[in-house]
Amino acid sequence: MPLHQQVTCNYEARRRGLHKLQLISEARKIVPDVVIVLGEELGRFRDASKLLYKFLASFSWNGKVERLGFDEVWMDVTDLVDYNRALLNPHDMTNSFFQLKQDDPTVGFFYNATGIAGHFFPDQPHPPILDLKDDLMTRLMLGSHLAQHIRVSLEQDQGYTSTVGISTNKILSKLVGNVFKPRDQTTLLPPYVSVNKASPTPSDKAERQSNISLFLDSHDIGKLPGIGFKMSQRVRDHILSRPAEFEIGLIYGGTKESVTVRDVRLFPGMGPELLEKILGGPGTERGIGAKAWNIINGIDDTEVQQARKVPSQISIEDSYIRLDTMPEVLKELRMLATSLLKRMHSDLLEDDDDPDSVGSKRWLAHPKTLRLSTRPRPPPNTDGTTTRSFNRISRSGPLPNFIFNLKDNTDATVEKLVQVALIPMFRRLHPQQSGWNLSLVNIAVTNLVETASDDGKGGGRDIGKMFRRQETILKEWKIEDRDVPPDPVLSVENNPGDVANGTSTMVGYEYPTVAEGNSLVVRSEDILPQTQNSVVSGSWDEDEDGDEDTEMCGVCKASMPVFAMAAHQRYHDLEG
DNA sequence: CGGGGAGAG
DNA sequence: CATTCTCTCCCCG
Repeated sequence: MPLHQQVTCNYEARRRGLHKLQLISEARKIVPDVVIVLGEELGRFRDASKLLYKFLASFSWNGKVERLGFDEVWMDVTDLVDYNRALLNPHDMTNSFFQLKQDDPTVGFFYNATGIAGHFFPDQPHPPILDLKDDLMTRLMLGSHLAQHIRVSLEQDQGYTSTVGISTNKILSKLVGNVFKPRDQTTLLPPYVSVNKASPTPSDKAERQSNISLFLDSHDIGKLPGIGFKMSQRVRDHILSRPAEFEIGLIYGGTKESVTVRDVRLFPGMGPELLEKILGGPGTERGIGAKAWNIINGIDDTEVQQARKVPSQISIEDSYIRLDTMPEVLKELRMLATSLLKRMHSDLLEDDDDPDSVGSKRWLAHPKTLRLSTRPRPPPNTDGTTTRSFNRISRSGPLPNFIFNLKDNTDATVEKLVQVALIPMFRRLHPQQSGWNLSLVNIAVTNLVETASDDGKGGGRDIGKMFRRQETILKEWKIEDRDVPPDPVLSVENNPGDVANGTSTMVGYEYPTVAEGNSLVVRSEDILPQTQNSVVSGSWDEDEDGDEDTEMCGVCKASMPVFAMAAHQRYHDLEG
C-alpha cells in the first residue's frame, strides 16, 4: 500500500537516469546505489537561497532582482547593458571592458564583444556575427557576457554552479535557460519579430522567421510559465476536440497526447478571443485569453520585481497519514507554532542598528493575521471507492500581539498562541468533536505590515530618532481599523516600450546544485540570541497586552481573563 | 478582509 | 495530476 515515491533528485541522479516523482523501487533498479533521504530539511536550502540571492543582487543597479522559489532568479540588467553598450569601441571590440560599477571604472571584466558568450538558440554552424547597428543583438551580446561573468563568479566565490537564459523578458529568458543545462547558458538570438513578407528586401529573403516562435513552437503548451495543469488541459481538450484523454501512465516527460505551442498558435480561429472562450469563465482571471495569447507568442511585459524586504506570508505545514484525535492535533499545533515562531524570528527580526540599544532586535514587519488550514481526508465512500478532494480549508483571525514580545520564552509564547488562537480556529474549522481525519495542517502569518525603516541616512546619533521610531510604530498600530489613505508612493514612470521593443535584457538564473559535497560549505545564519527588545518596542508590547485582558472561549463563548483561558480550554478538551 | 483556486519550484 | 512544503497573485462575496 505505501507506494513510496521520491519527490525530487539531484542532477547527478538525473544524469544516471532518474527523474522526479519516481517510484523508489524503480529508482533502485536503475541506480542500485541510490541514496534515499527521508524527509526534508528546508532550512539549509533557505539559507543558501538567501545567500545566493544577495550575491546576485549585488550586481544589480536598479534592484530589479526577482526570486522564483528557492533556486531561480530573474535580473533585469537593462541599465548595465545600456551603459556598457555606450562604452563599446567599434575599433577594438575584442578587448572590451565591462564596467560593473557606475562610480568606479576599474571594477569589471574584459571580454570579447565580437560574439555571444556561451550557447545560443537557434544553434547554427557559424556563430552570429555582431552588427553594432543591430540594437537587440548588441544588447543580448552584452547580456551574455555579463551572465557568463556572473556564473563564473558564482562558482568561484560561492561554489555553486548555475544555468542561465538570456532574452528580453521573463518568460523567454526562463525558457531559453532550459536549453543547455546544467552549468551552462543560452541566449535567444534575434530576430524577435517576423519580417514583413509583403516587400522582402534582398537581405531578408529566405529565413526571416521570428526566433521566438521558432523556439516556443516545439514546447508542450503546459510547459509555458503561467499555463499550468488546469489551463493546459482546457486548451488540449479544445485543440483535440474531445474530452481530456486521460494521461494515465503519463507520469512524466513525453506526452503522447502532446499539444504543442505550434498546434495552438496555428489552430483555426486561434487568438485572444477564442482563448478567452476556452479559458474564461467565473472565477478565472480577467483577460486570461489575451494573457495566454501573449504567453504563446512570447510577449511578456511584466516587470522584474524589486527585491522585497519581507515576504508577504510565512507558513509552516506538515502532512500526516492519520491525524484524528484532539491530543495529537494539540501536539502538532505546538510543533508547527514553534517552527513558525522560529521562522518569524529568523525572517522578520533584524539587528537594531540604533547605537543606543546595541544587541537588540527589531521587527522588520508585523503580520496582522494568523491562518490555520487543514486538508481533511474524505471518509471512504459506502461502495469502497475513494473520493479525492485534496483541497484545503482555512480560518483566519487577528494575530495576537504577544507573539512579538521577545521577553517571554518561546514555549510559553507558543502555548499561549495555541490556546488563545489556534484551538479556537481549529474548532471553527472542525466543529465536530471527532470524525475528522486530517492529512495536512498548515499555520501561516499573513498581512505583513512593513515597519517603517530608518536607514540612518539622516546621520548617526540623532536624539529625535528614538522618538520618531516610536511615532511610526505607534502610528502603525493606531491605523488598524480606520480608513487611512496609503502612504504616498514615488511612482517612477518607466517606458513600457522598452520591453515591448526588446530593448531590455533579462537574465534568468538557476543554481541547481545545492550539493552536499560541495567544497564550499554554506553555513546558516544561526540562532538568534534571546535578547531583550528595544525600549520602544518593549513599551508598546506592554500597552498592547492590555487589550487582551479578556478572551472569549471559542467553544462555549464564555468570556474570561486570558490567564484562565488555557485551563478552561483543557476542560473542553477533556470533556470532548 | 476572509476564503479559495491556480500556478510556480 | 497529486505525492511535499512553500510562496505569490488573483477572484468572489
